[in-house]
Amino acid sequence: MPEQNFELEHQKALHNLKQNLPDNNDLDAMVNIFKAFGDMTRVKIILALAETPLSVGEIADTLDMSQSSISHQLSILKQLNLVSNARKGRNIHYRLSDQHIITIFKQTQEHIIEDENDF
Amino acid sequence: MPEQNFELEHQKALHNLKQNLPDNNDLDAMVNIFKAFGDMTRVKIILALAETPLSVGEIADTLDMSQSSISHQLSILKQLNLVSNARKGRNIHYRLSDQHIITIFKQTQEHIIEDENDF
DNA sequence: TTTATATATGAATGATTGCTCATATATTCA
DNA sequence: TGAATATATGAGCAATCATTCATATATAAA
Repeated sequence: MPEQNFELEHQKALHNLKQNLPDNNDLDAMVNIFKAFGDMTRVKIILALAETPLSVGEIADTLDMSQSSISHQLSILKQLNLVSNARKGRNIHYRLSDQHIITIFKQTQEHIIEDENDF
Repeated sequence: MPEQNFELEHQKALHNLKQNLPDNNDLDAMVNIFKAFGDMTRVKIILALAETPLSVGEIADTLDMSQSSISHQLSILKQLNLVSNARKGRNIHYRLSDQHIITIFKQTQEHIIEDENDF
């Protein structure tokens, strides 16, 4: 295939890209979930909840962080439907609302490991 | 199984959690990648590069953003080994350095869609 | 070599964010 | 009911961040 055809294909692809720009609204949900995953505290909360449901106090104790801080982060995760909660006695127990989250985490970690092998 | 055994299991799990806290360094790489994915501009750049390699100017033009802004964001993506670049004539072409990225994106989008069906 | 084009980069700025502190709310226990 | 415990929440603050603006660097074209 001559060089020109690559260029032609590229021009077509470029033109298509401009036309089919993904809608902001569609991407927003994804970006917000990645934002939630882009914080060490929230990642640790999620990994802890992957093992077992936990109360706010248990999470704070496990991560050695303040109750307030954990509560704030949990409210962010809850708004994104990443965790759900239910009162049990005087505690409130949080759990992952979707086991898929862990799949994404594991996949990402695998890709990081594969990436490291390139060096 | 009596109620007490659930409680006992939970106590064990909690104890294990505290012992086996994941190392910050191990998680850092993952958190940084999610941070990179947690920005609309960078997500759009990645989705565009998923279609075809592009020069900085082409990306800026496609996303209707300034050359400087795109260049800054590309340098972040490059530092994380998410994209690579190569000069071609007077342009510099960027490409995804790892097709796995798209797998993660697609997976996340699927999970969002599944989530929406719950309502 | 001079000029034009493409990209990179440092400083400045406004916006977002994660934590703390103080306090409100809600449930249990005495 | 009143005290104690668990969680939520608003305000304030320091840190991070995405963009812009001005400018530096590097290649190509004249």
